[in-house]
Amino acid sequence: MTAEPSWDFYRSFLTVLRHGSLSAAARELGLTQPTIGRHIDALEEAVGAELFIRSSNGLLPTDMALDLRPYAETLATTAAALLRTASSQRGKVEGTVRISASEVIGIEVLPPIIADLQEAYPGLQVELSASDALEDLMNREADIAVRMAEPRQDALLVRRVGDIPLGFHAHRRYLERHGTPQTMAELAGHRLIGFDRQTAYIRMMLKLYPVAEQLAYAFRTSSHLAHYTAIRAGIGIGVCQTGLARPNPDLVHILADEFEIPLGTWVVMHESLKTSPRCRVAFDALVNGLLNYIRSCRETRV
Amino acid sequence: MTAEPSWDFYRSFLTVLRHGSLSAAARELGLTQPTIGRHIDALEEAVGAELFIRSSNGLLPTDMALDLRPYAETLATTAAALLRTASSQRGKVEGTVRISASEVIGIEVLPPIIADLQEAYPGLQVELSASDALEDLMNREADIAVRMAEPRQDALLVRRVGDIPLGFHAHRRYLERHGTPQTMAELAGHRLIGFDRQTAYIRMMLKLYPVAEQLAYAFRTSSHLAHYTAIRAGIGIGVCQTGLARPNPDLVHILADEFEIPLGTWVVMHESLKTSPRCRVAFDALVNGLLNYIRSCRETRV
DNA sequence: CGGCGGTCATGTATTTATGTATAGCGGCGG
DNA sequence: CCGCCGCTATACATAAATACATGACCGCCG
Repeated sequence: MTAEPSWDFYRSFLTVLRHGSLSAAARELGLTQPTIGRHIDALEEAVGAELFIRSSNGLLPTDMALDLRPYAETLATTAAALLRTASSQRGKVEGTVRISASEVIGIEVLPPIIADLQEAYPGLQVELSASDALEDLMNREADIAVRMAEPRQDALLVRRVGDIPLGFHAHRRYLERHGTPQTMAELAGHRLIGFDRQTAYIRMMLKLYPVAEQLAYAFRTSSHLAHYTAIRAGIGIGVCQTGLARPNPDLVHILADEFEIPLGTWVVMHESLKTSPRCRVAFDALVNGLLNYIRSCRETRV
Repeated sequence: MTAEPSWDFYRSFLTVLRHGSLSAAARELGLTQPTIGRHIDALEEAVGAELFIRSSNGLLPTDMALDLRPYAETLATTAAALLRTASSQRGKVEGTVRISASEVIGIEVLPPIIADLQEAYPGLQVELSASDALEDLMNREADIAVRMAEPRQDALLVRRVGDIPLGFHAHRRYLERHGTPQTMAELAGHRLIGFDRQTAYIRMMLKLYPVAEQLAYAFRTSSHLAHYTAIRAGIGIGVCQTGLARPNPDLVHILADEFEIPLGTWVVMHESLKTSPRCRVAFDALVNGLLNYIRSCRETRV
């Protein structure tokens, strides 16, 4: 290791990892294939190890390359965060804001809210990371996050928007065939949709309704989104946000009076971003949009 | 933001922040002051804001620059961590590699090669399966195999190392008693060592030298290893690898000019293992070791 | 089996970035 | 006040990185 390698090599390295070939990486970065190839050569020289096995249909990363990948990813997210920070301070509401939310929220709830936001501010770019793996606000992997648990960090600007109510739902078709349970006890005879693993709200459900533990589940999935899809497909009775089911005339809320889980919801932003117009605007839009959404959950169906 | 700025600009930026002047940063990075100045210019252009107030005795960071500093620090520590990880991983070849070879190769040829390999990589465990029943690489009964026939499987990484020459040999003691045959025809009167069953190289021998079929064999065994041992014991004249006999002063190569069978040799590894350092290292060692071995077969005896 | 689309490797020309040399500015101390 | 030493900015020559063009290889498909 004579001199530190150019940091650009790390970018090329990561892009090759992501795309699997020098050519694809070159297209991504607006460079050419020989250039990327030389970057990889130089980096291999610098670290003194082989990073890729070259073949005629792409590059295969070595174990070493896979070990280094997380660092390269961190470099990329940090560089992106730096740029976002820089551009966020320019008074106007434009540029990119990165929002992190759970899968269900990100896919089913946020899109209309974001649509309104972008209607109001056409120059605003939104990046939505819909994943149940939560991103780190402190390192600015995201600018704003919608969280289902109360954040404990101090340097965060936190706004609680209320409780999203969860309830048992099933497709009308399923109920026509199997009947509609009128009491919790009657659930026992039904095809139930359950979860693969314990998440926070599962634990809350078991605490509130210990009986759930003894139920037999006909279908299990680890994805909340797949769970919701299973309900819509008529597989059986499952738990989902009442606000999601309400607009869909085929979905029926079951045991509404006997069973409800409140899902506490927070919108969170890094303290230092509150002076950034674009982040403030997005933060406010998320808060108001989620407040409306929660309100709609409570309304009786039209 | 037209194109993403070079990540090297971040490094220059951070170094200027740390040292307070372009010149000092240039010294630190092994660059020159105009270069660092251009990097800062370019970065300011890219983020669209002034990062430093230039004065004749140094650069004064703006608030923006101070806001960006934490990200730049993260970049630096991450880049350093990446390099450290790389250097700590380098040369970390350890674990077990399972090698499959024929009995003769496994017992007579490979041990010195494996000894060198383990000398170079003390953490490497080698399992040697020396058997003429060939193990299935596809099912990973072995990681690497030395084969005497060209493999046809697709997902294998194959390297042909050349032909191992076979020839007639006998112990000096035997020849002193029975004389040394000078022509193929003279073999007829000798005690010959033969094989119990037809193997691939027997068929090749019969094809190249049909006369062998009519010879009378005084001793037969189904094991190539026992065959070789029989030669060394002075039972008679048999076929073995010239490279095995050469270092042994008691063994004499007979009819060297009239008779030779080339035994094609391949080193084979499952495709998916080529990114594993220990398998790569072992593979390369086998290839080189066998190339040397084959070269030694051709040399005239000292 | 031959064309096609994809890949990587290599050699050459050109653009780009860098180094060198120099000029100008400001502070500091004799 | 002047000389010295640090800094930045600029102009020009040089070195380095890049793009371009080409060739070879592999898998795919009609």
